[in-house]
Order: sequence, then C-alpha cells, then structure tokens
Amino acid sequence: MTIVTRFAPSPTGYLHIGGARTALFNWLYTKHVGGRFLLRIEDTDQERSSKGAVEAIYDGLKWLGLDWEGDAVLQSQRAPRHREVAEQLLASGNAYHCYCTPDELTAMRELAMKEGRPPRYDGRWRDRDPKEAPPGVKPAVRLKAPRTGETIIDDQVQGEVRIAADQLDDMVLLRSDGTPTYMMAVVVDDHDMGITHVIRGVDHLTNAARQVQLFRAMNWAVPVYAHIPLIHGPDGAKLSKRHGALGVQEYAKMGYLPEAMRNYLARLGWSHGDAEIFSTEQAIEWFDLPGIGRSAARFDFDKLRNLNGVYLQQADDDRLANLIAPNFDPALTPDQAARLKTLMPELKKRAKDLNELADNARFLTAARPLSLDPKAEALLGAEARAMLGRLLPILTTVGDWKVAGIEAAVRAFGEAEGRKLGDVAQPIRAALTGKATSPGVFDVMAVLGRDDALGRITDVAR
RNA sequence: GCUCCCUUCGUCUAUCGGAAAGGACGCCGGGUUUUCAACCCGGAAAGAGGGGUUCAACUCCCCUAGGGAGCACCA
Repeated sequence: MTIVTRFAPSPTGYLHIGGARTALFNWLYTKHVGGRFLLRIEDTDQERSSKGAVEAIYDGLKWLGLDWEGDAVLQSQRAPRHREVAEQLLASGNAYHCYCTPDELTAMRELAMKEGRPPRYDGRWRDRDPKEAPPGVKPAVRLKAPRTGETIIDDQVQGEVRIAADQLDDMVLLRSDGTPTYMMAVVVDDHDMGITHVIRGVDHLTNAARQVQLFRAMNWAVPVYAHIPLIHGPDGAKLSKRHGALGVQEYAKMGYLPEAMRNYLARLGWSHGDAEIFSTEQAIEWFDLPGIGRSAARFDFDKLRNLNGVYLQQADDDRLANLIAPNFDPALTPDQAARLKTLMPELKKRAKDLNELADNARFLTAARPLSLDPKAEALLGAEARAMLGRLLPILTTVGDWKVAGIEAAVRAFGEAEGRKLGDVAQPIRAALTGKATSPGVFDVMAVLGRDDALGRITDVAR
C-alpha cells in the first residue's frame, strides 16, 4: 500500500514555523517510505483566508525545499462534496437536523459549565421528531455520535489515547446556512484524497477522536494518526511573533539557509541517536515516527544560528555570493564581485547568517575614507596611526603585490619595530576594513589591490 | 470547570529495569592564532516531588506539582 500524507494549513497569513515543521515531518516521512505527499489548503473560512496567504504557503514550502505532488487541493471548492456526504449521513441515520438557536446553545454551555460538566451539546434534537421543528428555523446537521464507550486513537506519537463518549458531543457537520464545518471537510477530504497517514500538531488530538467517529459513520478506513508536539517560544510559553512564530520567509530574510532550517526543524522534537548535523538525504533515510518525542520543544535561536554557521561554511562560494548580492546597493561591479568571491572562503567562516556575511564583506565596496566602527576606532589611536605612517613607505616598496610579499614586508617591519605581529596587524585591519574583524589582513590587502590598500592606510596614517 | 497529553543538564535530546546518565547548542577555562571568527582540548551543568512494583528504577504503576492542548453553527 502506498502511503499518502498531506500538509493542510489554513491560509491565515503566512507559513509559520510550526506549520513548516509539520510539513517537514510529513515530507520526510513520505520520502522515507516512498509515498506521496499532498498539499491541501483549508480555506473554508473565507474571511480569514486570502490569496496572498496561499501564495505565502507555497513560497514558504518551496523555499524550504518541500515539494508536494500535483496541485494543492482547495478545500473551499469541495463544499458540494461535503454536503453530499452530509446527505448520505442523514439518509443512513447517522446524522440529524438540529433546530437549536445560537442563544439556546450558549445557554446550554453556560449551564453545563456551572454544573461542572464539559460544555457539550445535549443532543436534544437527536431523537426528536422533526415535525416539532420551529417554523422558519434553518437546521444544522449534526453527527449522531456514539453515546457510550470510548473512541480510541492509536496514535503513532502519543500512544493509545482514549476519549470517552461523554467528552464528545454531536458535532455540527453542516451549518444552518449549508456550509460544511472543518470537521466534515477534513474527514471527507482526507478520505477522498486517499490519505493514509495524518501527521499534524497535537492541538488536533481531540479533533482526531471526533474525526474517527465520522470516518466510522461513513464506514471509511481511518487513517493512521501521528500527533506531534507543538513548538514553544524560548520562555516555554506559546510561540509568539516576538520570538519565533514568524513566517519562514522571515527566516529567509534573517539570512538563514533553507538546509540549516531543515536540519534545525527536523531535530526539534525528533532525534536519531546523537545525530545533530545531517543532510536532508540522511534525514530522509533516518526519519521515522517512533523517533518523534512527546513533549513540546522550545525554539532555540542560538542553536539555529550555530547550525546556520555550519551550513554557511559548507556552502558553495558562488552561491553565497549570489545570495548576498542583493544586499549591496549599488550593485557589485564585476571587479568587486570577483574580490568577494576570492575572500568568500574566509568570509563565510566568520558569519552566522547571510546578513552578517554581507556586512563583513561590505568593506570591499566601501568608498574612501572608510567610516570606522567603534572597535576599529579604538584600534587607531595616535600611536597606531603614527606606526602606520612608518609602515607606509615600506609597503610601497613591495614589488609583487601578493600575500607572500606583503606578509614578509609587514613581518619584517614588525620585528624592526619590536612589536608583536598582532599589534601591527590590528591597526592595519581597522584601516583596511573599518572593523576589528575580517579575514586575514594580508589576504585583504592583496584582494584590495595596492592602490586601494595603501590609500586606505594613508587615510588614517599620520 | 471538564478531558487528554507532557516532565532527563539553561535549551534540543540519547537512554528503552542493572552505565561513571551520553551528545549538541549556549556558558566558563585553556590551546592555536594576526583581531574576531573558525578549529582543537578541558570544565561546570540533569532524571520535578512523594509513594509504590522489583533483587534492581530515569526507565513500569499511582498521587501531587508544574507545563501544554482541546472543549464553537473557527480552522
């Protein structure tokens, strides 16, 4: 049997990080078992859904490299089929019309709460003669749920979860205006799409019980469920925008690489022994449901950044250069682009995200005289500037402007001055880059070229 | 309020009745070094509490506490 999974977000804004991980788990599992991964947009709530939000989901998934099969199913377009199934349920006696008014329902809930019972619909129209229906009231359709026993979900992550019948009431399938509810839509769509495995957040665990009842009522095969724990913010509370509940696009903007994101997200709530850094291929090979943990995981930016740094170091130089190219305005000249590429192997070791990488490379395009950051300023005291003044004529004598020649000259100068190399190199670095951090100063000088390098030193020397 | 789920270093986690409870991030210290970073080495750091079960519990059961989720004619 081919395993079929799906990711079914509602388009209410963007693909947030929790959704991204759910999608990733589904995708990894599907790839692992050689199944089919489908996408369904749950846009039945037209007010909260928007076209842009649907695009954001597509973009987010694509950025993460999660490909789905075929076109996404738009749930909103399947309403007729949902209604059709409701009719079948009505016909088979598994559903009934409910003529309760909203006021009646709230009163029912409030009373139940007061009496310490869960706020449930009491099933007053379940067996009542429809002839007693108040005139002019449009009925909703409710499922005739089992009143006794319990619904058992054999969850692949949570284990066997039992929900007693009295915890669940006769849920609405069709609203009085004829539109299908989420529960109805999900079950019908999952069935029609041939979904065999439902991997989603635990917030749907109790929904699963209701959905199982519906599957049973229709005599459909119940899918395998795997409810994965949620992601919390660093403080353990619900993930908020302030600390991580951002759209994946935000992570892209923050300069994270998709492969780092995949690795980080995969490792959040799932593990394979001590494996920490692994390729997507490796993740596919290893990923399985039993490896998913049961407790919520906190989002840890430090770890993400560390991972991103690792992937940055491994990334192809040209690719990185292209990725940060948009950070330069005006655009890099061919000459500057070449310099960037030359220094990339050193530059990428010093950055945790693409924006940092771009910032560290900015000195390549900076116009003279450079603006110095505070740390660079501190390195260029009067004495240092005077020293650079003495170094200048020596550098001028370097015939072949390459790393070896420059280094030899500077080292000789340092010795003559009785200074440690670091004491000479730091001011040079500050003069060349305006920062206290950069690739090796000799590399930087070579890449900058004689004129530019000497010019920058001249600007600050005395 | 009711129901369900969760609980190992600060964080992500390994462990699947018998180990000095392991790894990773972060942190601290050291090395290398031309700064920072990278890299290498070392260190501090954990079984929520209480009862059981067992020859033996982090591992199984119960209770308590804490955390989370769900309880709509939202999705």
